[in-house]
Amino acid sequence: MGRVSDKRERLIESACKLFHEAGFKDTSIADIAEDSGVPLGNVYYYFKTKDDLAAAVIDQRAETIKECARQWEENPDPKARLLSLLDMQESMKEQIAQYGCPVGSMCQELDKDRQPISEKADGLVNWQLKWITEQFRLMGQAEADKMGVQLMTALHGCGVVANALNDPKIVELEMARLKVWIGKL
Amino acid sequence: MGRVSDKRERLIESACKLFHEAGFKDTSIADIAEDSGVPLGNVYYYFKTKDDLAAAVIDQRAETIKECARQWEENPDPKARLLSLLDMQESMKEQIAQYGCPVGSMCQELDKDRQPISEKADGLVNWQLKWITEQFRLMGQAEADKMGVQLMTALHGCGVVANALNDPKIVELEMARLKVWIGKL
DNA sequence: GTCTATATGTTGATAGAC
DNA sequence: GTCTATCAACATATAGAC
Repeated sequence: MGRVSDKRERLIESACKLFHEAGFKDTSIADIAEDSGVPLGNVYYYFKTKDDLAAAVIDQRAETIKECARQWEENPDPKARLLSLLDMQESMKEQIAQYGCPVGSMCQELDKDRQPISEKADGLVNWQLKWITEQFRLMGQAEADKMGVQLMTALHGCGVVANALNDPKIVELEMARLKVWIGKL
Repeated sequence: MGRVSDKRERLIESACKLFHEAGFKDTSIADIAEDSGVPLGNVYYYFKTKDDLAAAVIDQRAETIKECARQWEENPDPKARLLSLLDMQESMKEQIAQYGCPVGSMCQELDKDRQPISEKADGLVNWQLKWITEQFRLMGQAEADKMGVQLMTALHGCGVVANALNDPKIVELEMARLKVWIGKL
């Protein structure tokens, strides 16, 4: 049974979790090594630099988001797809209140530098905005662009405010409001 | 003329700028010392730790925000006060697109730890939410609480999205929409 | 109050045995 | 491929002369 080592995956998984919970700069390679059970020196066999590991985390997050979108797209009704997105956000309210939105907080933190890695993170937001806008367009909304921005800012605003106030109710409240809004369209 | 040294103020000013532009963790005491023209070792005469300096920055930011609120409150019409807030946000759109919202991005970054300093930053968001909600209440809105959350999430969502996309138009678009909304109330 | 020199600790990354 | 030992750089913070 030539079973392949899963160390690379474990490293990404640990980094994904720790970057979200503690932030990129406050998570050391040693922290990730310990959490994943991979010895420190061995990390560099899989990832040449810490930024490379971060890039892999962002890629994995992109894959997760796109997989969600694929599932929602099994429903032909674009309105229902958006409601699914809001449902998911609501289900993550505790996590968001405690650590912030995984995508938004990472973008904010990495965007402070001007590295290629921050552009990669920003690409996630760009992709998300385009997907949302496309759903509004499919709903026949003439102002789909504006509505896309409106929904995106509401989603990411929730992350910041709920996290600052440490209150999942903020997410709950906003998702309920947005569902009513989308439902009426 | 026993003119008092302004080094303390210069340190806070530099830290305020650099924390916003580069983030708290990527700004070293040496960076702040250089930018303010104060020698490295002398910084510690004014601030015992880096966190103490950050606390002073947050205090100064709180003072700025409260001073704005005081000015807006010279207008007895709460609706006009909210429109003034939206005007200010719009006027900062370039800065927000480049470095993010000064308050929001700082809260996100500091909230990853659980230090007293993060609570101080979060207090800013809390104060802002209460002020906004109070204006809705004064306007006679029965759902003032919900509206306050709605406006706050929109404002802070703008910061994240405009920064990620590096596009001041996001702020412009959202502020225009919010002005129409508030105007109709 | 001011400033130079430096202690002390942590981090990202590498060397090299196995 | 794996892992220990360690380097080199940089950060916060302090000591102590002036």
